[in-house]
Parts: sequence; C-alpha cells; structure tokens
Amino acid sequence: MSYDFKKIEAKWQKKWEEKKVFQVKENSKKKKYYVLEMYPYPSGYGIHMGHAFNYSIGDIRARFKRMQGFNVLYPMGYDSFGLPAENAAIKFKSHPKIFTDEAIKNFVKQQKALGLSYDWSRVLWSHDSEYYKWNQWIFLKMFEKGLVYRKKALVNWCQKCDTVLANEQVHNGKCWRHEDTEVQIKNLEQWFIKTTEYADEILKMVDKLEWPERIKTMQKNWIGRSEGVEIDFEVSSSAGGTKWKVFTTRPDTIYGVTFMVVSAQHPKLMELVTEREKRKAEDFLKKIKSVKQEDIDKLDKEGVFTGTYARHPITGEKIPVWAGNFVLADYGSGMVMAVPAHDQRDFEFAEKYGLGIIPVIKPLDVRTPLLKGHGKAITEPGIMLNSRQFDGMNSEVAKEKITDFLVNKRIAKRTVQFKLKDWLVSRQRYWGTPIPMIYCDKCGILPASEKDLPVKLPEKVVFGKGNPLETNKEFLNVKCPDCKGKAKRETDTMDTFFDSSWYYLRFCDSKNKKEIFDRKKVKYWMPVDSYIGGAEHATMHLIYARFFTKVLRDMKFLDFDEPFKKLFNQGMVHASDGFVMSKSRGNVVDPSEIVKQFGADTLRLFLVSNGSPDKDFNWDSRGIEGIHKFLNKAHDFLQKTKPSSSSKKTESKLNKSTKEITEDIENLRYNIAIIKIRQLFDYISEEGRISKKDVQSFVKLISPFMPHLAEEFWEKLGNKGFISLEKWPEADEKKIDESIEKEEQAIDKIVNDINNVVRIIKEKQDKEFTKAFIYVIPKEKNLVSKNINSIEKRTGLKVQVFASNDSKKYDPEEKSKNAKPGKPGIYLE
RNA sequence: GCGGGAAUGCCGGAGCGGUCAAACGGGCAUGACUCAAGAUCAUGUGGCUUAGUGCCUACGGAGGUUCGAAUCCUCUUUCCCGCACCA
Repeated sequence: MSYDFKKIEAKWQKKWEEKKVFQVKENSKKKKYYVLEMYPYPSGYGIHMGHAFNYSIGDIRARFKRMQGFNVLYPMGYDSFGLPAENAAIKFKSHPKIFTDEAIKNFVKQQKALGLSYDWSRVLWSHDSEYYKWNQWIFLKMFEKGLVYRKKALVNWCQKCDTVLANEQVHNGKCWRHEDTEVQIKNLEQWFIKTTEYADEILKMVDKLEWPERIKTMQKNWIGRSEGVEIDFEVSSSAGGTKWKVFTTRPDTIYGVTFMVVSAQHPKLMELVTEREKRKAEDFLKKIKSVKQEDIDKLDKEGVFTGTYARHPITGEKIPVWAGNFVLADYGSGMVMAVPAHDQRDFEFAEKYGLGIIPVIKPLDVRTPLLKGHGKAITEPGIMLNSRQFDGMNSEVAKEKITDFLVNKRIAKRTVQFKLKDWLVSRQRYWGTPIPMIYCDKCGILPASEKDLPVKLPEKVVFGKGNPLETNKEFLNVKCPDCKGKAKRETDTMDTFFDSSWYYLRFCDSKNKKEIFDRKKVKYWMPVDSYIGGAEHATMHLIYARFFTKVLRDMKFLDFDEPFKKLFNQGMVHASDGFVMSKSRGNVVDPSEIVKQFGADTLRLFLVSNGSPDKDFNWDSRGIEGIHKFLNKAHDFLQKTKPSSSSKKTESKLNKSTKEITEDIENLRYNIAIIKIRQLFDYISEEGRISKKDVQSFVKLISPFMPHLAEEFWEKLGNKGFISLEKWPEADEKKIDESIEKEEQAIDKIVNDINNVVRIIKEKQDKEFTKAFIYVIPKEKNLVSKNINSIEKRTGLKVQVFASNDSKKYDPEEKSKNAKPGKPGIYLE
C-alpha cells in the first residue's frame, strides 16, 4: 500500500502557493543566491524526463540554499518564440500564439506538480510584448553602438526552416533542426551582430569560469583564436590589379609559396578568372555545387586554374592563382598562400595538379627525408633553406624575422583571426521579435524610435510562401521617422537566441514597465550563482549570453563581466533500452505519468539517486519502485514514531551524517547524499528511539529531495509554518564520536564470525546451536558485554561473554586461547 | 584528423594511494511469515579452503612509480561526446 502521496502533494503545493512561500524580495539581510535552469521552449508535448531531471537538480539546490539562510532567487520562464509553434500553426491552420499559450499553461501545471519552488510571481515568456520590447530596445542600443549592421554576405540557408541560420546553427553542413537538410549557401543581405568585437574577451575570460572543462574547451575551440600575419599579394585580375590580404600563421614559409588558392565559393572568384579559363572554371563550380556537403569532407582536394597570377611579395615571382574546394570563403580573405612543402593540404593539391614544391625548412630530425618519397608535407619546425638571408636560421626564429621584414616593408601586418563569426540574427519567419528597423527610399535604413517600442508582432498574417509579416500592410507600411514619408518596416524577426541571451537579467525585475530592469535589483541578484542545463548550448546560448553581458556592461547597465558563475550540465535521461526517448521508438516515459503513479517526491528522489547528476542514465522502472518503497517506509516510520530521547550513538551518527550530507549536497553529489540518508534512516528506524530535535533534523535533511513528505512530517511533529523555510541543520562536531563507529565495527565482526561458523558447521555436520560463548581479552570485555543484546538478536543465540583470563569460565574446547585483540575466541553449543 | 570524457561484480553505480572482494541500490538464492502468491523481514551473492582462518584471482589490456595502486605515470584497446580541410 502506498501512502497517500496525491493528497499530501496537492495539499502542500496549494499551501506553498497560497502563502507565497517562495516569493523573494531584494530587501533582505540574507546573502543572495541565484539558482537558474535554462528556460525551456514550451513544447506542445509538455515536459519530458530531461526537464524533470533538470528541474529536480535545480530545485534541490534552491531549497538547500534557502534553508542554509540564503535569499534565493529561483525563477522560471519560457523561451516561447520559435519555429515549432509556427510550423504547428501552419499545419493545423491555427495561430502560433494559441499553441504557445496552451503549451505554457500545460508546462506550468506540470512543473507545479513536481513541487518546484519557483518564485512564480516573476514568470516571463519571450513572446510577451512586455518582454520582447526590451529585445528591440537592446537591438537599438546595439545599433547605436555600431554593434548591429546589415550586409550582404554568404549565409546559411535552410530550405525546411525557410530562413537563414546563424553559423552556430549549422552542424556538419546541416540545419541544427533538420538533420536531413543540407544547408545552402546564399549571398544575401542580412542583419548581423558584431560578436567578434568581444571575441578576445569572451575567450580570455573562459578560464575564469567555474564551468565543466569540456564546455570551456568547446567555447575556446569555437572562438578559435589564431595569431598570424596578413600579407598583401598583388593579383592581376580581369578587372585590373588588386591587392589580396592573405592570412597565414606560417610566414616562415613565405619563400615556399608556389601558388595561391582562392575559395571556390568566394563571391569575387569570377573576377579572377580569365576569359580563357572561364569554361573550365564554370564546369568546376558546377561540379562542386552538385556534391553534397557530407561528401565534400571526404572528397579530394580539387581545383581549377583561374588564369591569373599573383606576385610574390618578396621575390616578385609570378604565382598562379587557383580556385579550390578546400579553402573557406569566409575565413581570412578567402584566399590562401599555398606552401606545398610544409602544409599537407597544399601538398596534396600540388601533387594532384603538378604544381611546384619548394622546401624551405629542413627538419631537425635528420632521418626525415627532405621531401622526395616522403609523401607528405613537413609541418614541424626546422632549419631554413631556399630563403635567402634567412637560410640557416631556426624556423621559429625566422617566423619572427620574416614577419618583421614584411612589416617594415609595409606589405604585411600582424593580426589575429577568429573562427567565431559575427552573429547573423535576422530570420525570415513570423514567430519572433520584429526587428525594429525601417526602410525609407529617401532616408535609407533607420531605427524605429525608442518611444514607439514595442514594435508589436501583428496577429493577423497569412502563412504561406515567404515571410508572413509582409502580408500585413498595417504592420508593413509606416511613416519614415525622419522625413515622415512612406516607408516600410523590416519584416525579418530576430533569432530566438536573442531572447535567451538576457532573460536571466529580466528575472531580477520581470514586471518593470519603465525600463529593461532596475539596475539596483540586477546588481543585487546577478550573477547567477548556479546555472543548470544541458550541454547542447555550449556554443550557442552560452556564448551569446556572455556576449550580451559584456555589451550591457560596456553600456553601463551592468557592473559585472560574466553572467553565470557556475555552470552545471546534467546528464541525459535515456529510455530503459539505452536509446534516447522518442515517440518513434515508443520508449518515452512521461514524467507526469510517473507523478500520477508514484508521486513527485518519488520521481524527484529517483532521478537524482541513480548516479552522479552530470552523468547519463537509463530509465529503470524497477528502480523507481525501489525508491517508492523507501518513501513508504519512511512515511510509515515517521507516522508512528513518538519522539523521546536520543542515545549518544544516535547523536553521533546523526551529526556525522549531517556533516557529510551537507557537503555532498553542496557539491551536487546528490546520489551520495541519498545513500547516506538511507543508511541514516535504516539506523534510526531500527534504533526506534530518537529525540524530537534529532528527528526534526532528519526530516530537514530529506526535505530538499522530497519536499511534500517533509512538510507533512514537519506538521505531524507539531510544527507550525513550513519546513521549506526552516534552518538547515548544522552538524555538531563535538557529538561525533568515532569510537562508537569502531565499537560498532567490532561487534559487526563478532556477529559475522559467529554466523559464519554456524553456517559452516551446519553445512558440514548438520549441527544446530543455541548458545555462544565469547572469550575476549580482558580490556575488551566491557565493550562486548555491553552489546550482548544486539549480538543475541543478530545471531539468534544465547550469548555469554568471558574474559580470556577468567578462571571460572565455561570453555570445554579451550577456545579462549584464540582470543586476540579485536578477535575474541568463540565456542558454540 | 584534433579536442574532451569514460571503461569497476550478474546489472546500475560509489571509491580516486593503505582500513577494498569493493558503499548503496537492483537482480538472484536461501530462510521466516502465508493455504499460496505478492508484500515484508533476515541472511547470502569472485574462487578455493577453514569452527570464525588462510590463500588465490579481480577494478578494459600491457608496462612503470611506490613498502603498498581500482586509485599516480606511460603506452594501448574499446566506447561516448564535441569540432571538423580555420591556412
């Protein structure tokens, strides 16, 4: 029989809500603590197990910190703009707003049923014009600062999303939301945000963050800083001579340049192609474009001669310019200087097309052949050759010398390149924040004026081909803010990552209608002390949010550098078959169903007791039953227990456990904390006798994990108020008595020994015993005698204890001779 | 290819220099209770051996450091996850 969790959980959820138990204010003497989970996209399917896991981890932390005396901000909101709602609306001929509002309602209901201790008064959703108004406001501020710009560029386009994508949203050449859809490269005019302006700082500060190492590494790789030199190459093209700034990290190999390669996707490629080579070049481009992205990776280096030549900046030699499929158009200038002797890619290309190879570095290891028959480029440092005045130098030294030489001749400059690109934020979709810009034929592109914010997303639009916003003329046509003439609004909306880049700030003051937030409130709450979410946001949300923080700081709205002090990535919850839970596999376990079946306390406890919360685990229906049994036992015991007094041993154990459990929870080792709670419970329920103070401490220890049951016990114990607001028990180190543990271990050993002998004799000789005689060294007699009852209970034998030197002892087989310190002699009959 | 992480008993999962044949849970086995099943409780659960002992084999594999290693180092295998021609 289960305890009545339905009644208990509903009761306390109602009380928490009615008494506004978890609402917080800034005017508190307590120290603040900000716990945050990455706000969810409110999917129409409701919360899934991963959400439940995420929120359980966060709620336990919030409750723990609250009881430890912190003023805890623990809010919830919804990342409610985005494509799925729009697509669903189109499919069902409805409206995204209807879908989204429904989904949020459902989410809130399910989250409340989990007993999460959010301050619901601060709830926000990004499709609220009171929220996205500030998106627009930030956009305008960034525009003012020159951090927002519009340009024509090669951009990623997903056919299924029917919009452009940010660089971060392209994975392996495919759309992050459509694994089967190749991203197309288009040359379009789009809105960008200058994230690169902060690339250096974002990179440098990574090391200071208390984040998982792998996330930090991912960010570093994503930003991808590399130091090098930009060298001017004169290129004669059909349009005349032009200069190309070519980036290299290996200026030491400059004398080894035998050709140049421009990206096959470069917009200016055709300008370089001469009339004679045009046909070949066009054939080549056609071929390249017909190859799928995934095959390009496996493809050989391929290229075609453009017909033009560059001049070597030092020797003045003619260097052929090729177009190649292995050069990125949007890194550096899209053209590289090729040094086949010392770069593997260039080497392969040169071999294929019979281009010259000039070695300019002799490897230090004399066994390495210079080039012939080596079959690959030599990339390690060595001694310079074929490099005029630099010959004989160590190549690492020559790198500097050659750079100086080029810089002095004013044909090169030291630069830093980043892999990180400016953030493409415009989207050709409806369900997002309208970009507050206006196009006037006379005045050009202008920002909407701040007082006109929010530029509201009109509800009346026609979904179909193209951007739905273009179908609402009232929205589309505006007066130019400058000349008051006819103008048109921007119909692109913002990438939803814009919304999630600053929502954690709004939580500090989510109802503010006058400004984005009260700076004092933000100063009080921020930064987030504990940010909990999945690892999938390593290079998207987590970079954008850090960027926003730095931008707002430089605009003097914030006075800190980093938004998230600590980051915790929870593991993934897989189905019991080990696969990801998915509708198509039919292995989904719905958290709300589990709550109905076993209660929220059971689900929460189960989710965090499986293993370390940062590790993946498989759903296990037997496991949840086991946890449920434990809760039943705890419930039964605490129902009938009548507080009396605690033994020294109980006090020692309780305080020791309190100390350890506190540390374990602090360090997010919830699984270990739960094991210790269970051991403590086993002890207490066996011992039976416990003081009111101690049983209360125990209930407090379990309360972050199973808050409903804990409240119920708290009330049963005659307390008014909420355990959720009680003070976390502090371990009294003076009461921890290690000798009690030792004594216990000694008795355990004796009991084990006796049981072992009984078992062996029973097997071998089929003899049964009723009595046990224990012979201890005189010093230990007291200790063992004290525990006779326990030994009798656990062995089922009548026990007598003698000192080994006792002359009157009963010892027919002289087993007392076996008595040693810690190992008494035993005789059974 | 580069980078990050992991490999422990029948299973999940702790431990991260000695107190380790390894916490805790699950499973399984035996016993108690029951007409019976379930639930519950007790005990056991690497091998051999023994009146409670001792020995051997074990923490992916191979070496090494150490008086001593699941724990530290090197190499290696397998798996997971990121990035992927970044010049």
